[in-house]
Amino acid sequence: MEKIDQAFLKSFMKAWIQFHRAPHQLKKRADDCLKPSAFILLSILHGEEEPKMLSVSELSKILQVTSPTVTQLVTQLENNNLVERKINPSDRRAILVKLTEQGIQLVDQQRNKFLDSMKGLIEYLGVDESKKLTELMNRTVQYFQQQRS
Amino acid sequence: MEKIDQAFLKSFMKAWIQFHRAPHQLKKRADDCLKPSAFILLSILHGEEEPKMLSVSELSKILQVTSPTVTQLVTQLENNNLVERKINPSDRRAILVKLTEQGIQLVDQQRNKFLDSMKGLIEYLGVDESKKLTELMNRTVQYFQQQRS
DNA sequence: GGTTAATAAATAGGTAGCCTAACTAATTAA
DNA sequence: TTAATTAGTTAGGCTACCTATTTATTAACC
Repeated sequence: MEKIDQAFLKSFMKAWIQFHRAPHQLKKRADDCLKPSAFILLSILHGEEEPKMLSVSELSKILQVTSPTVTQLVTQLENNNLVERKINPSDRRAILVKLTEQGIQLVDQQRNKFLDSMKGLIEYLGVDESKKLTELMNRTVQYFQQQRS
Repeated sequence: MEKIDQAFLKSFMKAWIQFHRAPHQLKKRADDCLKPSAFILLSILHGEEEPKMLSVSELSKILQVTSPTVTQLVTQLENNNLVERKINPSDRRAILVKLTEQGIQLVDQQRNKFLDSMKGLIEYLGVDESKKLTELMNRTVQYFQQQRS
């Protein structure tokens, strides 16, 4: 096993901490109608190809937060007519969360705004380096997912 | 200017969002005596070589948060005897925040714990890829810093 | 079929991590 | 000397979670 240089460890840690504060800057740039956490939850429901319905439990697993956290967020979004709760016919303990038409439109809008603000960064880094960053971020996420199981 | 592929943009966004939730996992692993934000502030005061004193304004600039945010955090840390407030003799409006001996010891401990938990990730990614990630994280941070000025 | 155990979601109360508005005191500028 | 600016603090509020508990439903067991 390769010995890790202590100085590198420290610089990695510093970069990690600073990088994770980056959403701060991003947040200040966008005229968001959605709180960050709401945007993420709606994006998950939106899916890649077509909207899907997920239970509170499923959402809590994907988001890595507890059910009460999801419940509260869903309640707010339901109040704003962005999602609706459906009873799951095959298990009446569970409820399914579904995007409304309004929710679909809003998350589309917000996605485009987010993507626009990302473009500046990608141009700054260059496309190849951005792809590398994407790959490394995905692998890091995989590492933590693997650690949990 | 190179045209950015829309599908790549989306995968970048997804990786960005997931990666920024990574501290979640990290947090659950460490038996921290310090809140994350406190750890960061103490680390800054600790410096790379020897502890330094910084004003609330300086800390707020480094952390990218408002002064009241720093004030509240410093107050908590002062109550726990981890920092002390000093009047700045060259500008009596300003106060300097200084680590106590106890603060120095605690941040040393917590740093080692944090570094230990980072080692698993670095081994997973490999040292070369970890260095690449560090570089890209630093460049991203630079991009946002540059955008602010 | 009846009872107990497990599970899904919701409710209530709390912490962490910020923000803005307003205020006080000190410093600088006019 | 007065006015403007600056540094820090206080108070109230929002976002984003958490744990403990409760209620209703389902699964397991006898």
